[in-house]
Amino acid sequence: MTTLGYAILGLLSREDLSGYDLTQRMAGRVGYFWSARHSQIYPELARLEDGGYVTHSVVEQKERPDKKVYEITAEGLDALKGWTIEPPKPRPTRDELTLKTYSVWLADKEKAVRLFREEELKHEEQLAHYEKLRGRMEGEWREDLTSTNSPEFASYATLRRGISYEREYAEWCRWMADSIESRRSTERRKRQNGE
Amino acid sequence: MTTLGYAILGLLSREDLSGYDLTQRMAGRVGYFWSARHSQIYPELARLEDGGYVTHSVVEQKERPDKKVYEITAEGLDALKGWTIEPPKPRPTRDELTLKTYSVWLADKEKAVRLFREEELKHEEQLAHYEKLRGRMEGEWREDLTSTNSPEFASYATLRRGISYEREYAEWCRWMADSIESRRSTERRKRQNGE
DNA sequence: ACCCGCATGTAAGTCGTTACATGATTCT
DNA sequence: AGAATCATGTAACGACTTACATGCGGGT
Repeated sequence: MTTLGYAILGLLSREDLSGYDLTQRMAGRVGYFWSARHSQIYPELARLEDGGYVTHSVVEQKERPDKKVYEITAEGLDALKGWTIEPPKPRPTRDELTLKTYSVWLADKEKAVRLFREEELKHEEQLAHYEKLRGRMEGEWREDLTSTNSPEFASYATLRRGISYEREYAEWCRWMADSIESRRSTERRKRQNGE
Repeated sequence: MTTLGYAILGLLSREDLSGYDLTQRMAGRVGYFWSARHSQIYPELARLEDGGYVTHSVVEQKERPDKKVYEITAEGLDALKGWTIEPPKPRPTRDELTLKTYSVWLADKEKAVRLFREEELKHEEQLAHYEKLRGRMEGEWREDLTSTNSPEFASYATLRRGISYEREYAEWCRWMADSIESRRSTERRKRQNGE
């Protein structure tokens, strides 16, 4: 089974969904840390059904095309439960901005500052969005968040990860931009002193 | 040009290296946020040479097999400089542990706590390793770190990212483990009270 | 008439991993 | 004699992205 398979099972364990619905959820970043396109989802659903992890039934709609609504099976739920508490196989972290940073000593400093300020802004915006969601969750789900057995707690926990990730990233971007800016003036002074 | 190509150029801009040397650097996590195997590196070097970004010369060694040592060209350096300050194309963040968290409400709580404690430890260890490196860098490179034009500053900057990333991750893992543990006792109490 | 949203698929191509393959030298 | 390191490649496969393909119904 692939990780994508478990991502789909994770969604289906909460509600029955069509391939189209799943695609919407996966675009909106399931748990904020996985995503997939419909071209990956439809074949994976077929494989999951083949393996007995899900079943589907056709739902006829008036004024909308028919759809296949998928449901998780008992075997699917078992597999998901088991996978959840197994250590993740370590995947190499790939982050292009940090890779760029490795060569930032060669770059035009003004443009580099602009780059890091822009990236900082993106992460701040994502952070603000997450914080808004967090406020809503803490308000609406106060009861559910007292138990770790609720899907609400699980959603909240992944959101917390999103929040701290974005905050950390934004802070580092700010540190980068500030560092380059302040050291730029140091170098200007040096050149003026003929050093 | 691929991102891997720029990763290689980033290394070659600092020193001339063979495919084998590059493989070692890429295994040890270039700038801590990119990696590749030799099977990807050798063909990519051929493409880079084809595009005029690098050249190679054969170095004969006594008591070691011959090797091809690669050198970045002026065009290669230009391309690298330009790429460095361009905004990275957004790649979806994929993190398996956070995906697992999305389904943690289904899992055995004791095993879940163990999982997050183990992952916390891994990130703490990585963090400790990075902190040691940081200490060494700040000691040995004091001069170089005052200028953003030095490769030492660039290495230091990526290390800073590694440090804050690992710290953030470890903290979140701890929060997760603590949350599940404390709420577990809440639920035990609830069951005992017949709620 | 044309575009948008709903709905489901397939095909081609890229990026990356694992495995296959070879050969020299040095250490045990 | 066998394992470990240096050194360079290719092949097969899996995961993911982009593009191709089709069809209905509603709104402008």
